[in-house]
Amino acid sequence: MNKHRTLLKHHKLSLTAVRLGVLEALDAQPHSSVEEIFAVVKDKIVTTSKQAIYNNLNTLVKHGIIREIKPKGEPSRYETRVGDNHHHLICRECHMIVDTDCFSGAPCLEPMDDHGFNVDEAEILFWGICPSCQNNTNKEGSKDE
Amino acid sequence: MNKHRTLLKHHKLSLTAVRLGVLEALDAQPHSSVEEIFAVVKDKIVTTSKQAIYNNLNTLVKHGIIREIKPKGEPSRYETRVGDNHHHLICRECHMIVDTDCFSGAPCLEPMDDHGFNVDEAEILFWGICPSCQNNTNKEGSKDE
DNA sequence: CCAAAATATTGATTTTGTCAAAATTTTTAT
DNA sequence: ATAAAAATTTTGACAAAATCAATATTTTGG
Repeated sequence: MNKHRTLLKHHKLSLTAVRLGVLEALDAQPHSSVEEIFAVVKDKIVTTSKQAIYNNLNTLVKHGIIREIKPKGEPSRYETRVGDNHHHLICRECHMIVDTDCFSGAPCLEPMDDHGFNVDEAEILFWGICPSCQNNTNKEGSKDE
Repeated sequence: MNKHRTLLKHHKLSLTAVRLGVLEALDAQPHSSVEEIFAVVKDKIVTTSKQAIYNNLNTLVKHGIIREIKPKGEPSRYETRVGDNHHHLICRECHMIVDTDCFSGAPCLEPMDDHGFNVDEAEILFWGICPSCQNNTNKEGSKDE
């Protein structure tokens, strides 16, 4: 995975084992949480710490190398797919996240009325039930309180 | 404010002072945080607790009477404007939130590809700098780290 | 008005994440 | 290659936001 080294050099970021591990983990499993990334990285670098994961994720986000997704009431997830204007579907039950492309043609960065704001990002999250959970619910009957 | 009493009756929710206070506070100041709502309600009901505010907000959200907005890295905000498909502009500097209507005609509930999800909500947050903060930044020069 | 149900109060607890300082690693410049 | 400087990592304390749980109080429905 030499592309990560090149990418980091480009941003003048140190090339450390943990940092590369984070990027590899995210490439392998997009929309991972800190816990998930930590588990994967720790497998290779047993001495690593959760704080190092947090540090790196924050640094990478600041540099625009990765993107953070933070659904209501859930820990943050991260992805390496940046730069294109894609959005996310999230399942209310199992919390799975799936990428979805932007509206055809519709300019996502333009709200109807921007009230004078200088808008630089449109964050779009589609909430619903994923196919798998739709099946489970049907089979098991309603589990809602 | 009798509409709140009617609304609560409709949902078979108890008509308590704190609950009515929360709704009034939210009507008066949309996009309020728990702290802000607590401060307003406490003004009228000095014995109230923050937990009561949390309880009520959660209950009201569950019943679809109010909506929760939770921008990354910030405490939740709430609003009584529900049922219409409107979205939000949020200022990266002062965190002010402003309502904005949906794209003209574009069906917000329909992502390009829904991957089989049963989508029931499209949550759209436009990030940027509000007019007031644009002015401040220009006058004071860049304050960024 | 009274019993049952819902809500409020209080205080502990959890979760997610940041802060800070010393130790280590990486980079830069010889 | 090497030493100083800069960046990162490690460790542990800490903080904010929100939930949980138990008891007290209020609200509702008969």
